[in-house]
Amino acid sequence: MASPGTPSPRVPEATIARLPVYLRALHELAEAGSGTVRSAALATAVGVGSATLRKDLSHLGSYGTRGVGYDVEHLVAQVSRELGVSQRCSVVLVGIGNLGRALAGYDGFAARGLAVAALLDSDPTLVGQQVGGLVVRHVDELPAVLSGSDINIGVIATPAGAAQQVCDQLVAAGVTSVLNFAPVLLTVPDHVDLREVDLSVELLVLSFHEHRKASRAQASA
Amino acid sequence: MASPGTPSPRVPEATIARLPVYLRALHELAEAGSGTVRSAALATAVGVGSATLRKDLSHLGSYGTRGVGYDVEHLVAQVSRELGVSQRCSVVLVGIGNLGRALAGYDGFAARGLAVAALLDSDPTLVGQQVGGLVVRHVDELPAVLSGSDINIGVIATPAGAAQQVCDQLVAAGVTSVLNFAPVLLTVPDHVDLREVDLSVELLVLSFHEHRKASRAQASA
DNA sequence: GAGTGTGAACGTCTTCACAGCA
DNA sequence: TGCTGTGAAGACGTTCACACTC
Repeated sequence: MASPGTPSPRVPEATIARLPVYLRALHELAEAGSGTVRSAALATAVGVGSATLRKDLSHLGSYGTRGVGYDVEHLVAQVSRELGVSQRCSVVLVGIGNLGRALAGYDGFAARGLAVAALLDSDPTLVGQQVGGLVVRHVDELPAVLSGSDINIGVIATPAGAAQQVCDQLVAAGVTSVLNFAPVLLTVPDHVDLREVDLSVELLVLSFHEHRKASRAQASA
Repeated sequence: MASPGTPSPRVPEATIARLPVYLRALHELAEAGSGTVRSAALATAVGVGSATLRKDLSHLGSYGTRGVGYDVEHLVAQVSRELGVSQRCSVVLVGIGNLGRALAGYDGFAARGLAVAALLDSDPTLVGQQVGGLVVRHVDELPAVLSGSDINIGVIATPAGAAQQVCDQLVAAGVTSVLNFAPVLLTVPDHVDLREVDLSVELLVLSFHEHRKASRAQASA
């Protein structure tokens, strides 16, 4: 894995992975005008058990009121702070194909405090075009784009063949976290965090269960 | 009552989630002409420990040769069979926006035996257009598209507001597995498998770690 | 010798049940 | 009374170390 040097995992990794989902639900509750929410209600809204939810939130601190529930607005602020999106958190997105455009226009980012601050591609016919309110710049301008900015997360949505080179360029330009959507395993220096997302994994997992269902149906026939 | 004569070899969920990644690496090895592969080599290629890899594969059966390794082609066949993609596995994709197009054209699907067999959208200006070799049909044609086909997995890439309705239509048309990319929690009947993918989760997890790094740097300064 | 297959140890996550507080 | 916060227990997953096979 990426960093074995994680000395004090104050918040469990499994909890961190659920915080974004909680945040989405909390934003919806806030927009709906809910002042407070009970753990059971929030838990069903995000599809986890209420005990899991309470334990997760307890890792951030005691932000609930016994007998009442959680103050929605306050909880949004606390979870946002924990995730590092209380101030604007900016990312650079490389690879403006269909997936890149989908990510650039993804409502879920802006709504939760994440800003796509720059779009890069190597295709000259794309450079200069406007996508989602931003002008696409050439990937060679990466150092210029990042110098003087507070961007330190890079998102790769290029074809598989270009991903490692783009990743190297991102790291060279000072990015310290990389999110890779290309279906290849990238290598990064130790000081860089890397996460891989394979869009076909979940579909194949479903296929597995589907296959099992079919097998069982046949066995009992 | 389950018949005692059918020993269901339960494969851990964590293992299932890794099989698609193994399959990708194995396909690459097969194309590169490797006849056999050792657990250590395959493990580093996919970013897990060799012990984890061997235990995972052992859940499928004893397909390795001690002192030698695994036969790549044979392993591809076994993992594909376990994932249910040894025969063609077809899915219907609803929502042909940027994300839908990205999924329709995703190399990782076809390469691993998954076929996107139908594209649906509710936008009349999209219906009839050709995307990735398929003609987009109207979402109301769903029952017609699914009747007489072997499709039983539906993929939702619509805006959040339309997702639940589309999901209900998919279920009504006989789909038994749903993969949802829209940022809402869907509800389905018990007999339907549902998996939710939120594209912003991984990015927010990275943001969390970035935030922690920044906090630590400041603390030690 | 080399590398798989696997019980056993270890660590992590989830669930339970209830203490503690408004 | 009602709901949060949390130790304790149990389920699950990973890692280790070595027996076993080619």
